[in-house]
Amino acid sequence: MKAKSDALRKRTRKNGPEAEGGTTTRLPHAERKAQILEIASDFFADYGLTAQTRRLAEECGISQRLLYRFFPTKEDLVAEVYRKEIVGAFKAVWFVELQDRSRSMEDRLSHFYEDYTEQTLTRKWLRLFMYASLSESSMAPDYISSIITQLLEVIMSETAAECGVELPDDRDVIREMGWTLHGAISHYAIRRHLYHASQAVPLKRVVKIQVRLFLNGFADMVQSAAEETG
Amino acid sequence: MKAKSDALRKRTRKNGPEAEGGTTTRLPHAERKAQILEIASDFFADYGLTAQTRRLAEECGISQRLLYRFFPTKEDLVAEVYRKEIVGAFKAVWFVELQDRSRSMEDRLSHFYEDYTEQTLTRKWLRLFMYASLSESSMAPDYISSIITQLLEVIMSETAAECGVELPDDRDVIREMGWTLHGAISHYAIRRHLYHASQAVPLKRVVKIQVRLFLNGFADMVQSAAEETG
DNA sequence: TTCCAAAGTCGTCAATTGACGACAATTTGA
DNA sequence: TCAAATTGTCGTCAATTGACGACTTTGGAA
Repeated sequence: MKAKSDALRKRTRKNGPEAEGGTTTRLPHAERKAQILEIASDFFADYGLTAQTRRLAEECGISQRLLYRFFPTKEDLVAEVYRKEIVGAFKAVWFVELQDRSRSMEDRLSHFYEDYTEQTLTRKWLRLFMYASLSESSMAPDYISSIITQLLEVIMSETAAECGVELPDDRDVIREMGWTLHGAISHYAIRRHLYHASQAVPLKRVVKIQVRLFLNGFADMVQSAAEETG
Repeated sequence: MKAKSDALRKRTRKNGPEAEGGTTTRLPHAERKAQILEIASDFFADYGLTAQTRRLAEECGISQRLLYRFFPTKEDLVAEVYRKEIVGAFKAVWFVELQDRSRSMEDRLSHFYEDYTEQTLTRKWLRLFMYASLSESSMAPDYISSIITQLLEVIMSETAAECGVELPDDRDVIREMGWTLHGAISHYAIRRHLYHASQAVPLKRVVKIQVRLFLNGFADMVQSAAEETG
């Protein structure tokens, strides 16, 4: 039953598959896995979650077969990329800073959204998130949405406190009001990184415009919403 | 009628490709092509621009080969779907209505964004547009962006007229201010149809919140922008 | 009825693509 | 020094997938 053990005794006659750049150095398990995940996140962000394992392996400078020593299936690999790059992109410190009442709300919001846009709403993050959203398998949308929900509620209650207004009871409406600012900023990042538009006005100025508009209309918006409910 | 019974007699020899529903009736060229485009737009919106021609053909109730009687390549088919569904989704009447100064700006904006969200920012439109944006081939983004640019400028100048303020010279900044509203509404549609979130508050109310916030903060936003420039 | 152009299908090819068994090369430790 | 463990590659399989040549079916005009 050992048919071809002798027949296929071949050496690597030609040069390795990676002529340029990457010398295939041997790496311990954990390191190689980390390297694959690192490269894979850029790779899938660029070419979509359906991009081929062969090209990814090539980009890593390793054989395609080796990928399967670390991840049982391609789907597992994609899921790990998603967990690391998407879910892991939220900083807990933002929640703390947004509730630091020694600073003005305009200051807190401006700084937060500048940071958030630069660090989380990157091209890579947005593309991965969008590819994942479009694929039926909703990787882990609940976790994301619960983070954003919390964020919106913190922003709304902090702003209400500074403005001296009381929020209505309906939490869906509260969140929707928070989305006026958060959605506008998110959409700015989307059209910048996904639509390749809106490059003219620098981030700081955009954030300032958005935050100002939000704060100026805040009291009125909350009051309208409260009246509407009754 | 005779024709009908004939049609029923006519069964493909074995199990026809479509057992349920679609009888493979012979259609003239133009009709069949229109039918394919119609089904293809839903199909590609659901499964992405990389979805397979065989499944599309199955959904149309025709053989895969027949697709190539109408479209030289799959790419051409996708491009036609894009042109029909994405570019063709903007109504010229919106521009007229937005400039009807017999109505209040709040009224005009509310009605426009309700219409626009319901008729253009649909699940199908958003998914097709996003798939196209993510693929490197930027189908026709210039056309879209020029429409939106015009729209933003109309909204900004009409609102400025009603509020009795003067817009700054920098058209990039003017557009960015228009994006505060347009982006927030667009993002509402995105999270509703692409992220499957934000279903709780009905469209009318969301539009009202967004439009109110925009109009309340408008004069202040424009003034801040004008000061900033100098 | 006859004939033909249009409408439609079958079967296949070549290139991809996820997955994996078998084997080779290198490191490690006693 | 040598054998086990670890790291890595080769080659291949089966299923997909875009594309298309060759063929069959159909309806209407002469």
